[in-house]
Amino acid sequence: MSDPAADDRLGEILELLRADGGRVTSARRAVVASLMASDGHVSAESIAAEVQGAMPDVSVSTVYRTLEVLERLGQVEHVHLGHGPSLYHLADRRHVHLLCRRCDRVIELPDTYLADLADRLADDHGFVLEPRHFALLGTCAECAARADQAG
Amino acid sequence: MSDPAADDRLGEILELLRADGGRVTSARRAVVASLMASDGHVSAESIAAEVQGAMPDVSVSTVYRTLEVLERLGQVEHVHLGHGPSLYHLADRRHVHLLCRRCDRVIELPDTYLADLADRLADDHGFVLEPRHFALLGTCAECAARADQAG
DNA sequence: TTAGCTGCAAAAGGTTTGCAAATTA
DNA sequence: TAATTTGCAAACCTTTTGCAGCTAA
Repeated sequence: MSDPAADDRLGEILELLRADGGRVTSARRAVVASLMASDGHVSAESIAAEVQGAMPDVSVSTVYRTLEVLERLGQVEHVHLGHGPSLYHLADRRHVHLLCRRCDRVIELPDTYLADLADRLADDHGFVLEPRHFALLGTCAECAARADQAG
Repeated sequence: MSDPAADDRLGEILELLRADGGRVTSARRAVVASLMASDGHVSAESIAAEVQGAMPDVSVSTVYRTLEVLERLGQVEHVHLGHGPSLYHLADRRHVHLLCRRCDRVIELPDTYLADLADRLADDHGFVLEPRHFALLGTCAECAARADQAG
């Protein structure tokens, strides 16, 4: 359960927090640990739930505030799904998100997947795309097949 | 103010509503008229505000319910911006949306713009993209230039 | 000591829902 | 008449905020 590399990474992030004039608290440590333990995309609500497993009175607002700071420090990013809550992940987990509207499954693609599109938008419109800040909505292969069968 | 082509289109949509077993009410007529008069992407809130100009006690919930029916009938689509409310538009106004996170401007592109991406997703992952259901987030040319100048 | 964080409760959007009254066909 | 729609108010869900007390440095 104690992974030295993960501990380093955690310490690194907490150090950035200190360097920014912030405090390292047990709630913040727990939020970062939860992000590191997660599969890479979790809602603020679910982070709160996990943290509260060990520290029952950490409130959701603390989680949101912690995520906000970490995002400002470039350590966390969030993705907007169409409906439903935003998903948060560590900034070193860079990927594009596909969201299936039928089964709510999230599929991750390498963040280079939208490079061509980003180039085209820059050339055509001077628009600087943030390819990880929104999910691509549609229907996943399984659900599409199921829908096909159903007629 | 009275455009025969627009009147036809309005009538067409209302007829679909009837054909589906629904009723045509003044509130519904006004919602459709508002959508037709709009620039192509409006929030439920702003539709309600416009409708209420002439009919003060049409409620927002009626607007949402009307949009829902029209969406089911394939006459309306909505786009999720990252933050902020969803935007609704008539289904014949097909376009991809770019949203500038700095100035909230919405830029419309032909809905073919994501055709390559859609093909690639289908080939690589069997994923059926809905290219108009989400906005591409980033920074528009003007805001990017301004940010550049600022340092 | 003191800036910064926290929990709590309340508020702020955006959207949905329950229900009795009104309206359409 | 019978089924559908409406307005209203209340609830919902996610996120933000105000504030007095607590805590890290």
